[in-house]
Amino acid sequence: MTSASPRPNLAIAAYRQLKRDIIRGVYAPGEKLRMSHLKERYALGVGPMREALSQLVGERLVTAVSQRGYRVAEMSIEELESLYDARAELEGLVLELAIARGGDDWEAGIVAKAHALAKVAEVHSAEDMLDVWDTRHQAFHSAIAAGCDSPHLLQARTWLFDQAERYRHLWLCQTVFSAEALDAKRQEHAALTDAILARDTPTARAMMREHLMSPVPIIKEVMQQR
Amino acid sequence: MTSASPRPNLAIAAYRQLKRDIIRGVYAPGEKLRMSHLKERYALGVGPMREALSQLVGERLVTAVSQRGYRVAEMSIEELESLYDARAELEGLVLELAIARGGDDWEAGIVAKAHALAKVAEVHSAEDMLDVWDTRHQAFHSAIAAGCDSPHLLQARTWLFDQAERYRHLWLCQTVFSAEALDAKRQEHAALTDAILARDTPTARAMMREHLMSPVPIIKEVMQQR
DNA sequence: TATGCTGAAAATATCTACATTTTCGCTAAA
DNA sequence: TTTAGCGAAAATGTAGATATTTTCAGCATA
Repeated sequence: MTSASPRPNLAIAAYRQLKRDIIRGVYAPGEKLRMSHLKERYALGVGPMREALSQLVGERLVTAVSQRGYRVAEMSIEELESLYDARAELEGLVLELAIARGGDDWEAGIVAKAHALAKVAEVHSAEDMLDVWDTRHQAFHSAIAAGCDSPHLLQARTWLFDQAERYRHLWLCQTVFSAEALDAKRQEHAALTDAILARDTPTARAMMREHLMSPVPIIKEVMQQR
Repeated sequence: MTSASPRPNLAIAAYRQLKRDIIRGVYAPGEKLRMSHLKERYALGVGPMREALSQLVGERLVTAVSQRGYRVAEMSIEELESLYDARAELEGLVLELAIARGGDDWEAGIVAKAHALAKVAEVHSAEDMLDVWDTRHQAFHSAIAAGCDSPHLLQARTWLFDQAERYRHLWLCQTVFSAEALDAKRQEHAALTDAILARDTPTARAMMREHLMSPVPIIKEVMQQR
C-alpha cells in the first residue's frame, strides 16, 4: 500500500501513526476524532492532519461527514462476517491462480516462510511473540499469494486485509498466547503447505477457506463481551 | 467509492472534478500537477487541493513523491494487461458466487438491465450514445455482480474498475461509434445472460472472462499509436 | 569547441497561523 | 416535556512564511 519515499512528509507520518493507533484500538469505534486533540497528540498543524484523515477515509477506517468532522469507523458483526467471507473467497481465487502460474521460486519461498513461522516459538520471548509471529504469519501467506502473478489482485488482497486488521488484532491477542491455538495453527499451515506443493487445487482451496474463516467465531465472542 | 453527503465540501468537489479530468485525458499520463495551475483552474486554496490529491493517490490515479509534488499516474501496456486480468478473474469469482447465492430478485434485475441495454441504440442520438450506453452497460454488469451478496468483494471490484477507467475510456470511444462492435457486444451480453439464467457456472464464467478481456487488444492498438 | 561542474536564483511544495462559517450543548421559557 | 435561543467549540478555507528542489548561467577542463 505504501511506496518507498526518501523522506516522508508530515502528512504521511501522521497517517501511519494514526492508522496504527486505530488498529491497535487506542480510539474506540465510533469515537469522534477532534482536531484539537489530534493536533496536540501528533504535534501537527491541521493541514497534514486533514490529509492523513482523508487517506484513512479512502481505506474505510475513518468516516467523515461534511462540516461535522471525522469519526473512527464503526465495527459490527455484520461487517466482520462480510469482510472475512470476502477475504476467504479472494484468497481462494489467488491461491488457485498461484498453483496454476507459480514456478520453482514460488515454491521455495513458501517453504522458507513456513519454516521460519514454525520455528518462531523456540526463538523468542513471550513479549515479542505477538509482533514476531504476526510478521512471519503474514509473510507466509504473502509468499503463497505472490504466485498468482497479478499485482492488482494482490493490491485488492492487501486492501481487504487492511480493512480487516482491527478485527484481526482482536483474534491475535486471543491466539498468540495460547499454546494449543498456536499448535493447531502450525498443523493447519503444514497441511496447507503440503496440499499446495502437491498442486492439489481443490483441497488447498478448501483448506485455505477454512483457515481464513476459523478466527470468525473467536472474534465474535470477544466482540459480544463488550 | 463515494458516500452521499448532504453538502459536499470543496475538497470533495475538487476530487470529483479532478478525477473526471484525469480519466477523460485532460491531463496526460506522467504530467506534473502544479499547485499553482490547479489552484487557478479549480479556483481553490491549497488545502482542499491537497486533500483531493491525497484521495487520488489512494486510488492510484495520481502518484506523489515527497517534496516533489504530484503527477498523473503513468499508463503502460503492462498495467493494462495486469489490471484487466485481475478484473476478469475477480469478476469470474463474483459471478460464481452470484450464481450460487442469487435469488429471483437477482435474476429479475439482470433481465431488466439487459433489456434496457439492448434497446439503447433505438432511443438515443449519436451524441448521447457514449454516456447512455456506458451507464447502462455498467448497470447490467453491476446487476450481475450484486448477486454475490458480499459488499466487500463488490467494493474491491469497484476499486479495480476505477483504476481501469482511463484504459476503458480509450476502448469506449472506439466501440460505441461502431455499429458492428455494438452488435457483437449485444450478442455477447445475450449469450452471457442465457448462461447465467441457466445457472451454468463453468460456461458463464468462461464467457465473462472472455467478455472482459476482449477490449485489451483494441486498447493496446490505441496506446501504441501514441 | 564540447562537456562536466558549481553555485546562485527561481519555482515549487509544505507547513503554521488566522479568519469565517457551521454545529453542538446548555439554559430557560412555554 | 419540548422547543427556542445563546454561547462555546469545532471544522473548513485562505493567506503568508519557510524549506526544499529544480533550473540555468558561468566557469573550468578535456
